[in-house]
Amino acid sequence: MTISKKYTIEDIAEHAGVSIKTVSRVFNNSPNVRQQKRDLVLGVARDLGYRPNISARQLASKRSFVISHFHDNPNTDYLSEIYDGMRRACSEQGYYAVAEKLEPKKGSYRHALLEYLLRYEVDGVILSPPVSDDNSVIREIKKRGIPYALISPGKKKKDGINVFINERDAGRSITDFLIERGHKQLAFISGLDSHAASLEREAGFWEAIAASDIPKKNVLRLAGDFSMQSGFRAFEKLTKKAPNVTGIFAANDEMAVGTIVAALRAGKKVPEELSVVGFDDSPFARSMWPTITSLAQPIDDMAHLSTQKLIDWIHSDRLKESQFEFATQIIVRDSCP
Amino acid sequence: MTISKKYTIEDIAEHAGVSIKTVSRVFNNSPNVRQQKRDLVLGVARDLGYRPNISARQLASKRSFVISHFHDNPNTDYLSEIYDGMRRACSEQGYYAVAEKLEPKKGSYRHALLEYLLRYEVDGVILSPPVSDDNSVIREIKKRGIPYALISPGKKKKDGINVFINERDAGRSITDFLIERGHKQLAFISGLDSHAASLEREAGFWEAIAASDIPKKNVLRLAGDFSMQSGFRAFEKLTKKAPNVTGIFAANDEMAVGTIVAALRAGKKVPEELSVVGFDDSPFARSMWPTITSLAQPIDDMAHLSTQKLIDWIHSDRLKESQFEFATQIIVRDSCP
DNA sequence: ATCTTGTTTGACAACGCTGTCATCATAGCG
DNA sequence: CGCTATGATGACAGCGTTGTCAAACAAGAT
Repeated sequence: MTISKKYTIEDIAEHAGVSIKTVSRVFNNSPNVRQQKRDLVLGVARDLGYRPNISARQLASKRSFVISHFHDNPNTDYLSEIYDGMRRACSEQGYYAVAEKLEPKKGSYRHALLEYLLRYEVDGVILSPPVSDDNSVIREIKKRGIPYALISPGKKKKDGINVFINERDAGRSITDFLIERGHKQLAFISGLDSHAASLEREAGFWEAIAASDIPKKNVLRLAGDFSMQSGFRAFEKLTKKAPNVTGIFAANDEMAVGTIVAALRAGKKVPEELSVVGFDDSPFARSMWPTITSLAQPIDDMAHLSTQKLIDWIHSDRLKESQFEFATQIIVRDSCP
Repeated sequence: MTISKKYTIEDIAEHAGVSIKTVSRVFNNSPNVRQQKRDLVLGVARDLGYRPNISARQLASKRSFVISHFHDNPNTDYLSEIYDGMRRACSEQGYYAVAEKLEPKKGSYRHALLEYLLRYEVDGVILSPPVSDDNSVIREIKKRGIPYALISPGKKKKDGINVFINERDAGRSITDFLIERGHKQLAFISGLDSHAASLEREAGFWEAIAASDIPKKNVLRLAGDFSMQSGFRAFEKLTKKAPNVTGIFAANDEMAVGTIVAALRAGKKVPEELSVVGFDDSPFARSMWPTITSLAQPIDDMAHLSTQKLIDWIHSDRLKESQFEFATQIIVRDSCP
């Protein structure tokens, strides 16, 4: 591959025998260009390997071609899946994907957001929990008319893009999975209660219990905080309060790992004596030993779709559909086969 | 906070009573501006909250103000530390930090790099292992005259920035740490041999052994690949081939986790019956249970410094210092107290 | 005082693109 | 067949900055 000369819109226009404005129209998918000319321009551009200069576009159009993901999540695997999904969609459309961790101030992300918006221009934003549940943030974004998408929001918004799974159904289905395997003594390890999704997962858990013939007294709820540590501790509490539990549903994979490690350490065999299921199907679930049965949500696809829809919204200047539900899947592995 | 009007260079010039060119000079740290005017302009700019428009700068100067980190590493914790370090340095200087995963093609990253450079402009690049060891990549970068920094390179380059720890010394010192705790039967779990740093860590391990009174026959080398799984397997092999080993040095924390989990599962007490030390001091080391003694390298600072030096290189158009060695630290935790 | 030399400053044309608005084609209609 | 409405196209002026080059200034040297 050789270092190719950088062509400008003018070169393309000249080669195609049209004005630069027409070339511009083609590259912006503007209407009112004859199909024949569109093809011609596209052909010339492809031959020459032309790429519009982003800075010039930004400067002239006052758009930034940047989509920012605002988050406050220590789980780098989760973040990088979102980033990958965004980038796939962005590079298809000539946009930039950016990720920014917001530091809360008195429990609100508003300040951090304003700080950011002061420095950088964005054409669209994606929010993931817990930022997606901060109304003051959403209000600021709406005030500025910036298109936005919420990933797994606690409360869905009508005037923004929402991508989500049905957390409750998911929680119910993986609990059913445990129940079907004959477990009669169950426990749920919760995540942070400020995380709306965690509450929904738990609601699903209790729905499944209620629909079964398992008496509520055989079921325990342990408070966790999504960390591996809290999984360890949950198991310790369990051995004291309910040593007969044989099936555990942890609200995420990290806590499942913690629980299993603690169990192994205590000499319990997994899954023979204790079955554990997780949630998220993160790399932990695959690389732990035993590998962990987990409920997978297609984070990557969710991020990809939100980005696509966001760009669509930016271009057409109106929100078409707002609710996008994704299917989940139970990935069966060693910890609960 | 109110939405402040966006000021341009012209506004600043007018308020300060100078030409826009002088303002430009001030913001680019160009020479030949009287200190008094410099202060005046800076003062006005601060008062008005002026920020240069990046797109315009890019367009006019043909610089991109982007520094890209090219990698091929699944360890998202490592990546995000690098990213944080870069971002700290970049935002201090008005640059953008970007991370890009390169997919190898026939073992080389050259193609992926060229693909990227065709689409995007970069002012400087940072390479981390294993990309930092791909000579064809470095050659392309040099050919284009792009300033570059290598993080933990296998072979240090004279005409680029190198930031690193002394992997061999580090390997030796953490092995010494094991030996000092009285272990007489040791094992080393290697990473991928293609990862130069891993080989150095091992060399340090053997140096420490040689300097001690431990006979070589009491020492075992197990092949791993940096994954948790390979840590599990290494422990299994160990129980067969050398059940008397009491001290293990894993070339990274993930393998240390795997080893410990496998040990716990087999009923071995950690650290009472088996001590394990890791390398990198990743979040794994902190969140595992028992927590893991590990050798910490200041990745964040290393990324920060390389970015600073890179920007310095870009601005002054010449490389001043090229070698930057960082100190390491043994973080003592439960797995080998 | 005058001439050099180097330092400081500014006027103005790019940079590559999009927005605006005017003009030119084309088709449909009476 | 001319008229109107609408679609297709282009000319040109910005967008906010930096590069270039010329002009003004300051400080020594004579």
